[in-house]
Amino acid sequence: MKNRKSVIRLSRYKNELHRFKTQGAVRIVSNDLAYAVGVTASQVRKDFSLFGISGNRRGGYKIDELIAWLNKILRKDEVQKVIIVGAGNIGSALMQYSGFAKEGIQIIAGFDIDPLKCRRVGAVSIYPLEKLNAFVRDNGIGIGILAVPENAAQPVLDIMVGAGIKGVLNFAPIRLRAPEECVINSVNLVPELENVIYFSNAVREKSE
Amino acid sequence: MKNRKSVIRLSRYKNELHRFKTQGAVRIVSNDLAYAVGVTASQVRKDFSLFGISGNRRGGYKIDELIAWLNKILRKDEVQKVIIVGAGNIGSALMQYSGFAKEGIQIIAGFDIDPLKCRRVGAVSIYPLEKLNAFVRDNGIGIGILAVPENAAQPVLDIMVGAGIKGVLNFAPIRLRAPEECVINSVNLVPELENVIYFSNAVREKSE
DNA sequence: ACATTATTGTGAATTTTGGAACAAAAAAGT
DNA sequence: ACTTTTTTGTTCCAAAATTCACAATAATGT
Ligand SMILES: NC(=O)c1ccc[n+]([C@@H]2O[C@H](COP(=O)([O-])OP(=O)(O)OC[C@H]3O[C@@H](n4cnc5c(N)ncnc54)[C@H](O)[C@@H]3O)[C@@H](O)[C@H]2O)c1
Ligand SMILES: NC(=O)c1ccc[n+]([C@@H]2O[C@H](COP(=O)([O-])OP(=O)(O)OC[C@H]3O[C@@H](n4cnc5c(N)ncnc54)[C@H](O)[C@@H]3O)[C@@H](O)[C@H]2O)c1
Repeated sequence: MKNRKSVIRLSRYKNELHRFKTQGAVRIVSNDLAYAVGVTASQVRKDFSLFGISGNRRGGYKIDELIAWLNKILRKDEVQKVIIVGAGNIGSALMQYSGFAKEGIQIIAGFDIDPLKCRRVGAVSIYPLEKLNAFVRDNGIGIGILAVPENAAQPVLDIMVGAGIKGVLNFAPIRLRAPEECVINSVNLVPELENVIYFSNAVREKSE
Repeated sequence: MKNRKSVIRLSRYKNELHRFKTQGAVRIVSNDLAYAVGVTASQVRKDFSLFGISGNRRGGYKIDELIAWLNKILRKDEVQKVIIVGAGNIGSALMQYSGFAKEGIQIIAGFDIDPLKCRRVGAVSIYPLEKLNAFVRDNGIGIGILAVPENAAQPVLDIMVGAGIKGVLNFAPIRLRAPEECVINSVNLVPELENVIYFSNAVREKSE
């Protein structure tokens, strides 16, 4: 019912709504939002209805109200504090990504096993891995980003889970195991790119 | 039929098969591969059957044969040359990512509008954006990674498509429009992270 | 040789997801 | 006041994806 895909779409709606708002719009109809996001209008309405969001049967939805609803559902009422483990290429890029702060996601600290990496990247301080447990407990952190090499990923995840992390966004290209009270989403770039390669060739061949 | 998801799974299978192989395995049954990847055994068999891969009704699949098949389907017979447009945080991280080369994906050049960025990152040289068109044509490049700021994404994509790019992996959090002969996959990290946040809270609340 | 066992390959059943359609409601016009 | 128009909310339908289940069959054991 409230599945991964519908929640991802909510994020996208929110994103586009901000855009509409900065362009001065006050109300929006499902059709226009659907077009902007690239789904059908029924999909938009069904998603909203699923999460108990309702509009007005003429004049559509008030953008401010919609954003408020989405913010509530997506926990934007409070700043979400997130740690990043692994301050290498991808970890550092994420630490400097302004898109998180814009959405109320604060990268509060980084952790790495390499003392040379325990410096400062952008606004984020990086600490030795041994400090992770205490830091997570003391600050009540629930969410972490995992950006360590493949072979370190599972043991590092175990440390994170042991410290109390309940949600992880993982970049290592490996299947991780965690107790079911910990949610794990993985971003796998090689398969994504291979997918693009596959379908771009498939399209070309079809048209030949 | 041959949909996005099944192709992504093929990449994952290939990944895990390499792992099994380095551990000395010669054959594998659908069950074990399924467990490693995190899907059901029927899913594995259906995927293989969909792409015309067959095993042996006792003794499963020969790992080498499987890998050869997957490599063929995923175009690993030749090195895939890919460009990256936008050499900022994420673009540079990708240029230094060894995971691509390992899978036969070569980042052959970068492009950026900022002259200061037109240096060398790892093994990748970065050129001014104006050189993109000629470079793509001369080298017959078909695939590109788009890592420029949101507001530059659509115009830059248009340039890429104009130059002959047929497949794009996009990191800008915006819906892009391209002619249908150009395949676009987007990676949206904010929604991914918001998804983790949503479900980690949902799990916690359910158990309360 | 024959029986047994393991495991695929696939058609059918089921579940999930998305889309079309339309009655109900609210606004706008007259 | 009431008619028309617009747009939602929801039900019903279709398509897509996944899983089940089992006959077909290849290896192994006796
Ligand atoms: N770079 C990319 O663009 C990219 C893209 C997709 C996926 N990934 C994946 O992300 C992960 C990191 O990639 P990267 O390119 O940033 O690698 P990297 O080598 O640049 O960075 C890895 C960092 O993790 C640290 N580390 C190693 N072991 C650790 C441990 N046990 N505890 C804490 N820190 C540890 C290292 O010191 C290093 O700083 C890899 O799994 C990679 O496959 C990277
Ligand atoms: N940094 C991250 O971790 C991250 C994560 C997810 C998504 N993204 C997205 O990726 C994109 C890039 O993010 P970033 O953090 O690397 O930003 P960045 O500002 O570090 O890099 C952007 C680069 O693009 C270049 N650029 C700007 N306009 C250009 C143009 N017209 N043509 C060519 N190059 C141009 C800039 O010179 C800069 O080098 C953004 O859309 C961002 O939302 C970034």
